[in-house]
Amino acid sequence: MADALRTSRPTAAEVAYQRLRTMILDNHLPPGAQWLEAELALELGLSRTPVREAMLRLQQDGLVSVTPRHGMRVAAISPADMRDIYDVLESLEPKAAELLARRNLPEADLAPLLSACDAMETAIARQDRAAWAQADEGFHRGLAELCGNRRLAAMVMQVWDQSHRARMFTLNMRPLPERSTAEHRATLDAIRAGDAESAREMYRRHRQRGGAELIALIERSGLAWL
Amino acid sequence: MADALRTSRPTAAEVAYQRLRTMILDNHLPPGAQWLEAELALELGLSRTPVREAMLRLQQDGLVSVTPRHGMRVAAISPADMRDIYDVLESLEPKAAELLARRNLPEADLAPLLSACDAMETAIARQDRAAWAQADEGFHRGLAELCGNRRLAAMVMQVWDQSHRARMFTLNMRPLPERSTAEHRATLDAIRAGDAESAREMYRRHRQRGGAELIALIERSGLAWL
DNA sequence: GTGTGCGTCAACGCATGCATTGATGCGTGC
DNA sequence: GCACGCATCAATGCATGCGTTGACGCACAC
Repeated sequence: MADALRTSRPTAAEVAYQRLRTMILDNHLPPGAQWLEAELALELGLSRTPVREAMLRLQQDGLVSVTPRHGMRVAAISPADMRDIYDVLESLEPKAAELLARRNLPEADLAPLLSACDAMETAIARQDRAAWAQADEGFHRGLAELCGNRRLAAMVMQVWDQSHRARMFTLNMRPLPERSTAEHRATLDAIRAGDAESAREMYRRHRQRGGAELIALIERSGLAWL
Repeated sequence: MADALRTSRPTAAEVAYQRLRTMILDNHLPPGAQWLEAELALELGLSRTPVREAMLRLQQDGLVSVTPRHGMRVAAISPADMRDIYDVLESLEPKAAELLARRNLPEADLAPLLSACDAMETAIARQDRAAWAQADEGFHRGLAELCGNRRLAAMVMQVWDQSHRARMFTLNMRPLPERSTAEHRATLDAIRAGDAESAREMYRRHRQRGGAELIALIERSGLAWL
């Protein structure tokens, strides 16, 4: 099934969606940038139809806003947006940790989280913020995907994507996230021990602290939009 | 702005989306039903293009699944889905109550919640389950919309819609939700008092109990799919 | 100089045509 | 009798044409 989907050639609309999404997340289309259907179609070598479909999907993802006659505009993230996003994550991710701990999965299935934790620790030792951020993303993605609740996972990944640019932007403004790394490890240990309550609470505090720090940082830096 | 949007004639795609969505929620398109693009286009008196757009939106909403060459199939909800949905609601809605309590909105802005509570109590007195369900929906919608976090609100409404049919279906199988009504009122009082902690915890317990009851009911009734 | 009204045209929403694809059923070979 | 393969065709994904709409600029009146 998954294989069938993977082997069948992706549609033009899917290609347009993935390419535009990647360009937005990587900040190749900066926030505020506006693109008309016809421009993007020309750029991507497609007709307007699949591009239009991709634009609508990106709008549902909250990455762009589409206004008739003005095309799609890459959404900027304000400090208020970040607060909203972190309130959502603070609600959903601890639940994911709790659910995952309850599942008592075999150790092997937790490999993505284990290697993400290892990678974070290595990155800290090397003071490599970019690698740390990548491992951090791996941990959160793994947690969402492994928790067994697809709806919850999709929601987490949606707001995670929305805040991707902001996280990348503030990456080098923060002290080395040593404490965050330790909190991830502790959460993982609680999950491995099957201690749902403790996993949830540990993760909730992690999220709360991390979110507050990031928002304070953004506000202090005077960045109104990212 | 909102007026401008409301007065401008809705697009054909929007009409198709709203009509299909309503038909699905009202169970006029039962779960499992399959429709091809061309069939729906004929039915709705539109061309395939706007119908296709509506189908894709409904898929993102989790109300249907679209398979090439098989059209869209109205999604059925399993007990496992209900569990997932209630785990999401149990995470998000208490946060909404907390956020709303923190906002300290003027009493007038809470009118939707007040009237929903009143309507629930009236419905209980009259043993009118349909009216109760409508008031319940009004309360949850009001809570989501008033909490000030649009992302959270959209997520709550999305899973709420997904579980709409299941709730309607079990409505007459449950005892009169007197306790639930009282819990709504108590949560509202905590919100009015600006007591965020208490609003969150009260609502969390309400969700937890209500969800567990509903799922137990569905499982006991042997309904595998709704 | 400023505000208003109108014309123009670009962008879009929708309809439709066409090529592609994969599901279905039949025939053939084992 | 069963399985495999091929032909057929329905459904779709995409391209494109067309009519509509509203944004923008210009002219004119005040």
